[in-house]
Amino acid sequence: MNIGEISKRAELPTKTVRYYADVGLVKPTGRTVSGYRTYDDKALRKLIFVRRSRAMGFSIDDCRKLLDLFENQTRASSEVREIAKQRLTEVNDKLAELQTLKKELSMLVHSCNGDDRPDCPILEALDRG
Amino acid sequence: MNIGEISKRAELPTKTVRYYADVGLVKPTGRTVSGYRTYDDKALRKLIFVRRSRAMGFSIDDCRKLLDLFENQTRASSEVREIAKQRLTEVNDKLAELQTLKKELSMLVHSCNGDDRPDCPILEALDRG
DNA sequence: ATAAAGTCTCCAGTAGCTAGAAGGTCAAGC
DNA sequence: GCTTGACCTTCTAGCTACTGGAGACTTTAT
Repeated sequence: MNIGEISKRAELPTKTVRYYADVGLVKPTGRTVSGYRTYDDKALRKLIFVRRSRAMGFSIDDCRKLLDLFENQTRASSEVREIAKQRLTEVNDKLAELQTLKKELSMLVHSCNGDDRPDCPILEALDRG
Repeated sequence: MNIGEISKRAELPTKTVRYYADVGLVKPTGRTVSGYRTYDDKALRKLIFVRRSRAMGFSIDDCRKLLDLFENQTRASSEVREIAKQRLTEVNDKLAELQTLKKELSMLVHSCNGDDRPDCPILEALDRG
């Protein structure tokens, strides 16, 4: 498979597949004489793995670790779990932050009548705190 | 006030104050003969306004708009409200996304016993979907 | 007079792509 | 054989909002 084909199958832009190759995340299996990247089914599986990992918000570096563990038959599942747990913590932190923000913003949006007059509690809040 | 003083008062790193000057968000009031940036109280107020806006997640561009509206006495509060409403929508979208993610990750983390054996439902999920 | 602290500009790096330019390659059709 | 078009290559630059550091100048304190 060349890059166009594998991109379609992995449901990733070719640009992204090339980027993953550049950063050494999923390298092409080989190259044709003319320099085209070639990929096999194993690489496809990895790319899909990475797409799903990225969709869960794992960083490229985490993806690298997860991919290594995925490949390593003598892994300890605790290592995988640890990475996922850390991600979960991040998600929870972000959730808490956004929930607070949502409350604040909702309050402000509701307190402003949004007409053609200049009076605005939103601006006042940003100004006076 | 020079940049160090205003940074302290605005509770922003000097680097950031300089950056805001560079992108034309909050420009220094003037310069000394030797080239030092100088700021007055009005600029301080703007910097604090920007810090609070950024803390609410508004982009630099939104901050520019908000600052313009803040300065403009003939503004319509509807314009401010619109910007805040859009931000609220973004926050709500992100919240929904993270809540879904949290559920998925929690499930995975709980399903993995995390011992020294290789079997791992997390990796399986990332592999098989 | 000198040392320390403050400030200046400019360059590079962060994360994870994405867009575009300039060019080489390959298969199909005429 | 030649052209067209789709594909591929590398390289550079841009996105967001800073942040770090180098090298040089200024101000302040002792």
